[in-house]
Amino acid sequence: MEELKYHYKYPHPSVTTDCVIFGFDGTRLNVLLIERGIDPYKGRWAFPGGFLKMDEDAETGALRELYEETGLKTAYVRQFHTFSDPNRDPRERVITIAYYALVRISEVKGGDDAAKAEWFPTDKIPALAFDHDQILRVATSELRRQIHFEPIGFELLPEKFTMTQLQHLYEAILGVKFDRRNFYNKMLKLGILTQLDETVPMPNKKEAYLYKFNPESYNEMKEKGFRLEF
Amino acid sequence: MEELKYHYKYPHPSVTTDCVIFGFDGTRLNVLLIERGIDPYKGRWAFPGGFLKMDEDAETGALRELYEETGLKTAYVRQFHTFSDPNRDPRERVITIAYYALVRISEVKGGDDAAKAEWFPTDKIPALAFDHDQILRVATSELRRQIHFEPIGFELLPEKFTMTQLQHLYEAILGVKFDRRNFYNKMLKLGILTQLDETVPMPNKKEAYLYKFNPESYNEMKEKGFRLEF
DNA sequence: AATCAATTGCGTAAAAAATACGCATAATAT
DNA sequence: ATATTATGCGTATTTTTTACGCAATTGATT
Repeated sequence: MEELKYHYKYPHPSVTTDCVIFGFDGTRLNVLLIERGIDPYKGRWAFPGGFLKMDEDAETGALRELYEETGLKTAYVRQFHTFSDPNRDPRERVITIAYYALVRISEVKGGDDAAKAEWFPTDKIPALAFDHDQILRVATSELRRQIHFEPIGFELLPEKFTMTQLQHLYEAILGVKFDRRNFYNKMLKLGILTQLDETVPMPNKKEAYLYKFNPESYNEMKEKGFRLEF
Repeated sequence: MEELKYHYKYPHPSVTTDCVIFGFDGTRLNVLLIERGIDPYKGRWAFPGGFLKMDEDAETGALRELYEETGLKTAYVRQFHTFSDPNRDPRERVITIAYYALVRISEVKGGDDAAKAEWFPTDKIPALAFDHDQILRVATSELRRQIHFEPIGFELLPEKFTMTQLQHLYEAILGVKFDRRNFYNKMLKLGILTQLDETVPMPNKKEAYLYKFNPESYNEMKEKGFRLEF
């Protein structure tokens, strides 16, 4: 019999973190999933996650999971909900503190973890383990909500991007279509973009200017109260 | 020595819920605080909260705490953050899933709990126990955020209210001042208010019409995507 | 009783923002 | 050559937001 050396007067739940990692491939929003190698839900896909260590807070735990799966040491991560259904894990009571992370797919080298990881477009998600389908729904909804308060889209794009890429990202996150010219005017008037002298040749089409996000002017604007409407 | 009958291979944290209960007194936003009768932080004020039972989810636990302190069996409650600093409780590791509740002060009879409870305006908060000052800051910030997506203000007002009361509530939550006539026009154009034939005499002033919130038209609007801008 | 102060009810004009859409250019496919 | 598709840059129209005018009611003050 295994050694059970932690004793409590009352029952304690297990606490994990799960991390919904969003990436953008230029057209669609994707999430990184891990194929489970053991039961329960062996063979099903799930978000990276694991038990919270006793000396780390939840965000540190989520960043650790992120690093193990993507090799990224820093990223935008945000706690969005804690899932506590008493029966969400068939083995024992597990409460999970869920985060979403926004990463640039191009920077993801793959982690040192042996587990099989794969990007899936948000509209082609396979069957997920545990209550992870619910977790994904809430994550997507909170991401859409958050984009009204912070220009989080830029976390998902490479440093230099075209206006069309930016528009496709906003359309993918919000699930709507914008008029190309109005989107262009609106973004430029916000004053948080810098147009570069560089252009990139578009396949078969006219070449497009590159832009970069300007954190300085964004921080200035945040001082005096800032809202992003789309 | 007390009996420690729950055994685990790895250490488990304790999990609690805390409930920031907001009420509106007609002028200012208030929160309900409990004076702690025992150490640690004996004599300091804290939010109602307690250990999560093994067979209840976090929202059920938060509603239980709410009932014990206010006597209310139903209310608007919303999970907003989980606080997990390893040292937030000096006794042992305690992770708390925090909710805020919106209640009508007039309906609060006081709970069956013997603890001393008291309403405090959000700008006159005494020294709080644990990390509850941080919890309050995050709760207030999330309440402000949420008001852009749901007309949660009505949860805090009596069924019938004047336009000025509604304006004062929005001003208290958002920390800004509105032009009375623009606020009036904007709220009416939203189409979620019904003006009643009743008026109330204002002390020393012209009498004011009463309004009520119209959940039916609100639900209709929610279907086709709805944003409240203030 | 007349006046003042404060608040309500109901409007409109000006400014700003969102929306619709025109048109030339560049590059490739046919 | 011509059609197709995407970019760059603009403007006219509609809608929304913002600023603010003014009479009515009530109690307090003179």
